[in-house]
Amino acid sequence: MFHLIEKRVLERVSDYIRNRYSVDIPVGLEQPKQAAFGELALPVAFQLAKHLKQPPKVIAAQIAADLSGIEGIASLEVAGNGYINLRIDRAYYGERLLQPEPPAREADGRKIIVEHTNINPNKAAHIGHLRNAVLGDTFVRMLRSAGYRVEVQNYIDNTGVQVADVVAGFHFLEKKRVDEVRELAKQDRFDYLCWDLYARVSAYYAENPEALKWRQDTLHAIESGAGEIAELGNVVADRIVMAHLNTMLRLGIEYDVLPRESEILHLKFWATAFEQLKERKAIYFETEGKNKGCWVMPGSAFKEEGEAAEDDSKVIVRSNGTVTYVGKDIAYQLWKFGLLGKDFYYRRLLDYPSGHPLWVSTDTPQEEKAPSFGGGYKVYNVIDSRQSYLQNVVVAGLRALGYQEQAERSIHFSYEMVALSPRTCAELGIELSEEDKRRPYVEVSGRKGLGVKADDLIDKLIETALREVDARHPEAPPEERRKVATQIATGALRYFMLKYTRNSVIAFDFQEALSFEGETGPYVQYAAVRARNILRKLEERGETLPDFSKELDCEAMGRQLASDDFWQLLLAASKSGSAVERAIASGEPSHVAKYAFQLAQAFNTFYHEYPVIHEENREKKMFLLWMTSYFRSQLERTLGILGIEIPDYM
RNA sequence: GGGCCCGUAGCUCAGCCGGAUAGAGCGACUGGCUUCGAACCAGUAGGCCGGGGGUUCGAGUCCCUCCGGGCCCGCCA
Repeated sequence: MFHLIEKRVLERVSDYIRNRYSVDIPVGLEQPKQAAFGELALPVAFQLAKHLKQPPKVIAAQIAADLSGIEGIASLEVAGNGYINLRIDRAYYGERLLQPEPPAREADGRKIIVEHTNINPNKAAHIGHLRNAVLGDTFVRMLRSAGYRVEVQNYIDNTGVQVADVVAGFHFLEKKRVDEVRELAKQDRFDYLCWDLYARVSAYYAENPEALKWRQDTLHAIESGAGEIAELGNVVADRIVMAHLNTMLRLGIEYDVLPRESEILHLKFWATAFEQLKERKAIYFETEGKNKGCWVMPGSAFKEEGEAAEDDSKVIVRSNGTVTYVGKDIAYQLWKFGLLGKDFYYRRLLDYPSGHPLWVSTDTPQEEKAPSFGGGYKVYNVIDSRQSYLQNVVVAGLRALGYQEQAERSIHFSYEMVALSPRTCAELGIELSEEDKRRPYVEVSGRKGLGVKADDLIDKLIETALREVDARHPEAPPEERRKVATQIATGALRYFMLKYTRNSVIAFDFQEALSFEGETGPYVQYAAVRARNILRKLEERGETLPDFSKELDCEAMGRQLASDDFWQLLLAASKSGSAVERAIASGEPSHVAKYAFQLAQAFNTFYHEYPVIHEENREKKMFLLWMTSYFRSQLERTLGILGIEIPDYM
């Protein structure tokens, strides 16, 4: 509701400034720090002072005098050196909130593609992958709640070195046959087994560099798609993909489609992109220097103005004729925008328990008709900030091909890594060098097998939560307690991954992550549970939830909201639209998390201060009940966007 | 050598396009359970917003510079 008023005020003021002063400046609208100053503040007089060469105070007085009669605004006054403070008409506002809010926006048919997770299918997922998936999934939920059409892609690199190394481990190091591996893959934590194997293979390479030949042989075999080793590659990658899907589903994360590298190869996406790149002279054939014999993209294409040395150019096709990763990425990005002129075939991989189907790419036509994938208007790639250089090259590729607008709408949704706190390293039994001990955090490494596995963390969180639930609700059935503990655990985890802004490095610490108090997911869940408890208690007492639009009218709202206390609480509760809008604009899911926490704080003070059910005065009781149900719906909505469930009790 | 990010309370972090007295959680210290159950609430202490210049009516926020920390920059994949 709040953002509707904001919008209305902004429009009116902008129009007024344009007409009255013939200047077109961006009008700022703030929320005063002190409640006594009202709900909205315009510093526009300061901005105008320059243009008009008049004191801000004089201008402000004039604007305030002219700008009366904005719907929902009770008063305007000049304050300080030239602020214009606005007060919202409380009765109007409260009465409006009794009506259901209109949908955020009309879907316009344009599709937004969000790609996230993208874990190499060769080992168990770790906490860094969780940050990626939770950020991506929450951003998707934000967009969908705002009315956008979103397609969620999870790209699977099932033919890369990482898979090859594990396959080489099975084949060369452990001398295992496909059938044996297939048997192993039936066990629950096959992804853990591969985690260890991957680390062993990497260590083996380090000591026996000549063994790196295995990697090359394995890669070639996988690429050709035929033979025992290729088959092994499929077994490993397919099984691990399922493991990752399961891990993510524990956190409520689902995808629409899994485009796979194997199909990008088999359907020759690159060949098509290569033709385009050559034709439009986005890349050129280097005839001298260190890159002799390669097709390269000039550094000037992706470097800022400054002189791009020849050194900066990026090899796209090697002198042996094979394509680099970036090259394939360009082809893939073209497909996402529907610019490649080619598409995958699709097979329905599974149906989630929610009923939502998940599709996977395939290289042969299928009978079942699939939805149309790709061809997005805007593309968000959720990839950690270490890859920003490569992401820049990909975007430069689009630009060099003449796809200026698509380049603009290719967004590297970057975030910083999740590292480990020294304390957590110690808990995990990781030996640190003297140098590392002095660092604030230590980077995880899949190659070294150094890190915290996602499923381990989730399990540990559930166990911790279960102890609390057991202590509080010993009478509840065990499976029910486990369900509640799971909801609390995943709520805690998702919130933990979201509370930091994207470009802050998370130094993961068990003690912190396992905390359920203070600024955490369970704190917010608890507020929602409390709101529900009040309403449930009411019904247990034989009373029914009233029809508030009949019980409360504009006058009643005015009377109740005359209390600053109530008014501030309601105001805080009604800002969810504003918070989500801001979070989408800045691409920052942490803003929603922050808001959820503030909302819960507001409700908890309300809860503590005002006994609802025992209130004697009828109108006040109606009002308190309405506040409770309004808080509840706002908490539910916000937690829904964060992908956090609300337990039945806590 | 080049690029990106970070530096705000003891610790972990917020701070929307530059705006009024810099906020939260944890930790520390005081208090509060008479079931709408305390995974909560109320309060106290704690800040040269890394240093220095500049732009501005106004800078934690923008520009320059220095210091400290992190990440990235192969025809590997």
